[in-house]
Amino acid sequence: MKFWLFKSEPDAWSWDQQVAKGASGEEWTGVRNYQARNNMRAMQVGDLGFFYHSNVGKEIVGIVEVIRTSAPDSTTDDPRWDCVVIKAVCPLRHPVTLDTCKVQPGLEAMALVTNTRLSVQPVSEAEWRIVCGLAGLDPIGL
DNA sequence: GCCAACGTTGGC
DNA sequence: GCCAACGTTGGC
Repeated sequence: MKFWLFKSEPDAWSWDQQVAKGASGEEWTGVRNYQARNNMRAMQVGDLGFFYHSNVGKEIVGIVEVIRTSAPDSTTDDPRWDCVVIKAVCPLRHPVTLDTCKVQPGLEAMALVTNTRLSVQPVSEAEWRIVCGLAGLDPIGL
């Protein structure tokens, strides 16, 4: 079981849209970056992730679960790109903003803070625990 | 809307 | 294989 973070501009794909997809989830299409793709290739069914709203909101708003391992991205014919399928698990009771993460002890090395342009990133177990705490949730998956 | 950071492309 | 040009992301 590993932890991840998925970024999306809410204008393009929001948490509410993700929730509306229900248990069938949604393909995380459109990633055209090797590092982000490699992170998706490393995912297993059952892995959990944060859902982050970039640009608008700049906050972690929900938790998602990987329900299919990486497979060809249906939005391109380019065989280099593939993606997982994720479903919404639950919203955060309190969204956790980027600003909060920046000043929160223990999150200094979080990719969200140090690697702003990476759209799919790993989250350590310690980071997962801290963010869940800030969100007002019992740590899920631990 | 600007721009810094950074990833990718392609000429050489 | 280097690096300049270019494109994109995402914070501000």
